[in-house]
Amino acid sequence: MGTVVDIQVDGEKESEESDFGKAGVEFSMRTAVDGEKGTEESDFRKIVASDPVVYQLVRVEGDGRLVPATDDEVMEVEHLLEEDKSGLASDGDKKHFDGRVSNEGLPSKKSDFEGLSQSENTEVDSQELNARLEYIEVMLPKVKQEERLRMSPESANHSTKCMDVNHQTFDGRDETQACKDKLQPENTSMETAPSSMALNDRQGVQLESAETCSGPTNQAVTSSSTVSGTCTSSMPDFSILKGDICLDNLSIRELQEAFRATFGRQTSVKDKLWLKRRITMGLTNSCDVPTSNFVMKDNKIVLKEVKEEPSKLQKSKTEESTLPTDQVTDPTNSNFQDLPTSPTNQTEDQQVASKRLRKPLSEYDEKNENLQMEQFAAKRVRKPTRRYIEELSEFETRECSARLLSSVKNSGHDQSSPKSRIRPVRDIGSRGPSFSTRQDSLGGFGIQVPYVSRVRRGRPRKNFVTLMNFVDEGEKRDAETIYGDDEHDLGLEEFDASGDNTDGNANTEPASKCGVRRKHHRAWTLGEVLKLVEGVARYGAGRWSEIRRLAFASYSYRTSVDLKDKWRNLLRASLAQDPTDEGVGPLATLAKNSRKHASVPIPTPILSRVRELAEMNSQTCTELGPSKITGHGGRNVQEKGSGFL
DNA sequence: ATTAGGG
DNA sequence: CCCTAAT
Repeated sequence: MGTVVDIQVDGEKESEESDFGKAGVEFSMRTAVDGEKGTEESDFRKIVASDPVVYQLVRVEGDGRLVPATDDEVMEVEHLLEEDKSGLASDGDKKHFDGRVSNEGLPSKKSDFEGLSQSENTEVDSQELNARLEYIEVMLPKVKQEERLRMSPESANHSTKCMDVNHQTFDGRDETQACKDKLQPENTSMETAPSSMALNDRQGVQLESAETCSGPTNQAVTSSSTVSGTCTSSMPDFSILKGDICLDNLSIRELQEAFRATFGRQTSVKDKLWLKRRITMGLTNSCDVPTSNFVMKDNKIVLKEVKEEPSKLQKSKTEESTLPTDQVTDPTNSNFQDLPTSPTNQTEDQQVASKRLRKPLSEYDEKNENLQMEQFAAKRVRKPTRRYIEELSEFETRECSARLLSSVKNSGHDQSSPKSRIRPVRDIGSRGPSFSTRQDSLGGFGIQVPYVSRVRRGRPRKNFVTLMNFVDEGEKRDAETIYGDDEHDLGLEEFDASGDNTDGNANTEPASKCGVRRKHHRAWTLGEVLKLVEGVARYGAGRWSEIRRLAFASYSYRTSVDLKDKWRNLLRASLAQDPTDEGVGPLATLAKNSRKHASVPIPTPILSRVRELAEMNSQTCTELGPSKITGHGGRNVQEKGSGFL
């Protein structure tokens, strides 16, 4: 007996909507749950199923970006789903979520959502459920109104209908279908297209995953195919044809482009068929269509959609039944046949990761995707290890640096807001059913890493280190942070001037080779140094934690100790350099600086500033001769002054 | 938990 | 960077 859970959570409709203006896109997550496991469970599910919640997963921000209602909110949903199966309920996430939200500036809705999720998480108390239902009932009208107000007539229509349906039905499945049936034809507006598509897609995939995960569920499969079938049939043929044509007509190059857009990586494959299939699959499985070319902005999305949506449909129509097998067996593994040891591939992976981390929209998709992927042969989602993220951030850093090179002087206080600081550290262990698949995914990597969350923050005892290194640290940290510090996705680290530092920080990973030597060594970028200096200037040397908190909000690595150490080094360097500086002149100094190893030649002015600050510091505390300061600093003062005063 | 200092 | 002692 399978039950289809139709969870549509809807937080924030009423109050904040106007603030974020734009439009809310509705997504529904449909999960087919297999009831075979246990009667209790299925009962639980039933209740859940009978209690559709509407939740807005994605919202459009002012700048047009699509933003998941919150990373963690999505996670919430994910959790809900997971919990559906595992019955686990963790509280920790909520806290994180909470913090995040307030930090993000999405105030009030939080409570709404929290209310929902709370009840969702707590045991299945029929009372609570009822309460929730009521709540929803209350909400719906408002929501509807909102919808109508800001959406075009058609879309308003649509959403209304959809909601009504969801609201009314306790089965959800048929109704939803019906809803879709109605929707499709009148799908004239652009806005409806994506959402409805998302619906379909999600359903399909979800079902698939469910199938894979808990064994074939006839019901589920049936419903899925029914759904897609209905959609397809009710959908004007032209679109499908169009889709076909679209992909067909594309040149190999274009296909490759599409591929790149879909997967964020280049491909050299020239097999049209393969490419088509791949793209289609990529889109279907992941909706992860974020990348460069296809703009996901309001209207633009359609552009892409027009082109790719049909393919999806087509896919779901044709490939759906065979898909699971297909995917596993598909030679597409070439996607990951790359070994982590290869620099090229690493870069690629990084790019991919970067994109995902950055792409607000994809984030939403990603979450679901991860969910799904984790369930059936995760072929490409392997969560970025912390290592990855670190490297990635460096990578991006370097990227940015190109454009912000000149900020040495005007090192303004573009401190990134500490927004993202509070990112939760997801405990993977609690991620209920994440079993064997993990190994599959890693299998592609050549190294089999048991994906048992080995969460330990403290470093391994020395003896251990060797061992750990041998295994490759990746996993060690993997467990601990994962998404913990992906500040990038918020586009925080804008300020990072550098570009001069050692090359190869990003992909330097001696670990792969000999594996014994290094601990993670992360070269300080110029930007970081600047930040540090500035931080010291602002908060004073010694208040490392402060500095770390405020000035280094975006750099999750770099502990206060690191800062301190770095400062010490800087100081030393500056002192060592200074005398020369005085006697010889900038040019010589410069040469001196750069002549060293290519490693991070800290620009003289910075060193000067460092020294300055140091002296300032000691001056304030002790009583050193001010004359000395002025004497040395005089020349540099301007730098400093213009820099951060 | 944070800071200072030695390694 | 790591580690430890001291606060």
